[in-house]
Amino acid sequence: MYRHMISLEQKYDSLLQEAERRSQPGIANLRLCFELLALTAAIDRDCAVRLAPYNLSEGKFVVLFLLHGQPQGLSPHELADRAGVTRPTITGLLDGLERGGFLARHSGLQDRRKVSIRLSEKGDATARSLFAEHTRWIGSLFEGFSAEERSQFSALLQRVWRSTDAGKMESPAIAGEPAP
Amino acid sequence: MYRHMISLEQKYDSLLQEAERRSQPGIANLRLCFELLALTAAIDRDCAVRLAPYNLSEGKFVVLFLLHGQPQGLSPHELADRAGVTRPTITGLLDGLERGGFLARHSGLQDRRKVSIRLSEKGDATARSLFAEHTRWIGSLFEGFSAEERSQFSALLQRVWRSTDAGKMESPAIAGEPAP
DNA sequence: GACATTTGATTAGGCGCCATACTATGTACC
DNA sequence: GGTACATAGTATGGCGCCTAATCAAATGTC
Repeated sequence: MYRHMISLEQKYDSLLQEAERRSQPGIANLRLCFELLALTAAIDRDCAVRLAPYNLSEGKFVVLFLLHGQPQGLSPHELADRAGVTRPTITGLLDGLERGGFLARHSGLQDRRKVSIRLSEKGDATARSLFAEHTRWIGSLFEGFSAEERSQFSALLQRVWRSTDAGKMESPAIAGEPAP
Repeated sequence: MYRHMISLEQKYDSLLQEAERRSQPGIANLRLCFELLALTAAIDRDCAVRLAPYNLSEGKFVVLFLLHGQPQGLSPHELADRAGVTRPTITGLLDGLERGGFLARHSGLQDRRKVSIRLSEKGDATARSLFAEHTRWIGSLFEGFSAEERSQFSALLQRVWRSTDAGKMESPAIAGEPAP
């Protein structure tokens, strides 16, 4: 059919086959959803491939970038908030980054509970070059998209988003009315 | 601006802010990519929420569904192939599913290396009801999409796909020519 | 000053995924 | 029939994420 078709993950192929066998309604929607998931999975894989040479994961990259340009450092708590992960997760990421020599933990001065995380020379250099490289790569995924196509794509994404749980929570002004 | 906007993960917000501060080119592409990732993350979360009451993850659900309608069972190897994960991963999923009483391992008859995985009563019942429920939910994400919108969306996804590493490998007929 | 409460960071334990390395069984070849 | 190889399954250990529990330091209250 199509010349270039998104190749679905094996599991989604199996799922689709079964749905077809049962002649389930809404197969077209199912396939579309799987294409969406497959695309994101491919992007995630590419991302991991690009960071692997530096011994970084996506989570570690985010931490590195958050610390960049913060010579006085950030606390694990702040990092967790800005990265959108839990504090224990940050602890793990910091362990790995410290092992790799990207940063160091410095004990706090005023509040002795606090730890100040600061990039090493290596960490700073890596963050600087990698940020530009990485955002350039991400941008390149949408190379050739016109402004109109972008807003078309964005509008479609938003329509799906509104069907998700998170999307439904976004408009409580109407839904929050007292039930009759 | 928009009434309903996809709320990005915290980390992507930070990344975007920094890119804006640097007035990096291609910010629009960057934002679009993050919207795509945020949507998929939201779908994954919803999926996990819907499976959690059954003590199932997405991986386990796939295994359950693959075994459904296979009264003679499947081997871990076959399951790994069809689920698109490695054999060690299947071992872990089977451990969990066996603990949960969804299936049992039966030692092979002819080939004593092989193990036959068969669903229990509970596993079969769960698979049956959950498959329909789950695919119905996925389909509902795209409720209200016309056939035209679907193909429009699919076309956009495919365009991005072609920029990924996986997408570039798909057309080796041209790229595979001997280098001069 | 002694108490409970809050806050900061970590540890412990679990899940899902992976890669590597192993054991046991089957198969092919000389 | 014995050696080499392939195959099946798994144990081990790693990573990234989570929740719940723990410990230390700061803070509020009496």
